[in-house]
Amino acid sequence: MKLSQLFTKTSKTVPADETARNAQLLIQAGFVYKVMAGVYAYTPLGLKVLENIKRIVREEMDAIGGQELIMTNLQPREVWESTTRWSDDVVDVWFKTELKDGTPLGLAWSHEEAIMEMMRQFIGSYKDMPVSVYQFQTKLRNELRAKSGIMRGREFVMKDMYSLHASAEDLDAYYQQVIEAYKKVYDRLGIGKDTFVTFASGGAFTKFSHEFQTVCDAGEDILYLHRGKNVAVNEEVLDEAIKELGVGKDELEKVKSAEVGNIFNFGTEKAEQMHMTFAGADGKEHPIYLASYGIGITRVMGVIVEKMADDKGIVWPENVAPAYIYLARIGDDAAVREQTDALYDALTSQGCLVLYDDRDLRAGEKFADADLMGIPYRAVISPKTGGKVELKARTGDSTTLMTAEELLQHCKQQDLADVLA
RNA sequence: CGGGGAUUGGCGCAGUUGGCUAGCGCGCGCGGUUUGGGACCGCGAGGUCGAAGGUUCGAGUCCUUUAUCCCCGACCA
Repeated sequence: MKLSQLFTKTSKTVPADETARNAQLLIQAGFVYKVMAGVYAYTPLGLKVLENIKRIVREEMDAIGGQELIMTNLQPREVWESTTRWSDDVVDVWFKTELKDGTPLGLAWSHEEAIMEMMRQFIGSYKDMPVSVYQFQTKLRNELRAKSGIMRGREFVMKDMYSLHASAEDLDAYYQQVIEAYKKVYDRLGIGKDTFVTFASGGAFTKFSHEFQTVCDAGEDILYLHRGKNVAVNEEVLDEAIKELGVGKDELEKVKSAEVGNIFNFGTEKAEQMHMTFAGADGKEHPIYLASYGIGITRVMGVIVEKMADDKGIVWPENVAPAYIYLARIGDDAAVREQTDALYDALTSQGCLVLYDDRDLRAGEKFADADLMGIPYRAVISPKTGGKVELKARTGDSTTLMTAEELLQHCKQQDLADVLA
């Protein structure tokens, strides 16, 4: 992508109406556009990041047999009434609307009921299970107060997966598989070391559900950690959990955290409310077991910004960065221009994601933008690089000169980190 | 939903006790000099001061209502 053609611009000034670091940086760098409180559009650079996060999640969900689909935002009332969740007293984040003829509709804040209703048509026997489906969906939640930039919005992207099983044992086994898959996801997103599976409140449905919490000062939750035992407990259920786990409160470290994933075991609750059964091997009717598994895609993006950013701007992990290399042409020298254009074409044609700063700006502005946008590596060609390419990591100070051929080779191998180490 | 703060060119801000054609920085356009960490000079475009009422000879400034944004709290399946 050429920056001369990108419609978004970076800004030197911090937006006054945001105090959340993630929103300030993402807006300044041109990754998101704020439409209203808690509602953000994702501009080309931001969309690339979202797609990268989704790609990682998708790969891990596919690896455990998840089947991707996409449900709808418009949902009928009846299905939610069957589980009592249509009521605003039960669910206080509903956006509701209606058809022209007055038929009430809900705008999806979740999809458990919708998935179950769909599955009613496809599951008749124990032989039809287990089945696991997931989607990347825009969720609409009428939060009383949006806050923390893209970390708690009224419209946001979530990966939600649902698994249906013929037995509690089968569900439990899959539930564990999902936990492992989630760990891989957070590792690949670069926040694995600070992300913990926690015990948390599951509302009226389960005694304990599990949350994935990432240590983050901008988060809304308080976590009690035992790093040695790799145990984390949400403050909400601290007293109960301590009893269950047999650890003392004084052994635990108190940290702020952000919920980046949440999994629930509904058991047969939904099926019983919705009268959904299957024929078992015994020839009798049994209720379906359901679990749901969420990852806040846009929230994860915000958490990454919050955790990695430094005083110069965003720092993206390689896996989610909108580009691998920020290629900057310095000066207007014809030879330099030709050489940089050629390198851009070569990198692009071998599949390397490059942000090419081909604008007629001074060096300082380009360097500042490269830092602000958080691209992992910066390659510079100028009259001073003597026909070579100068390479620098976003988080490092030292630079290295190499030939264009060498750079192409390293980009192919994605091992620039080793080169600069 | 309770409490607090804010709203003035695209962005960030200033604007005295009401008083002249509403300023500044950045950005933007044109010309020139520059060219490795956000250059400089000159010229220029761009604002019904969130909105609606009201007080006044006169309102960015005072009063009323209202909208939006941010923060704290409550909430967060």
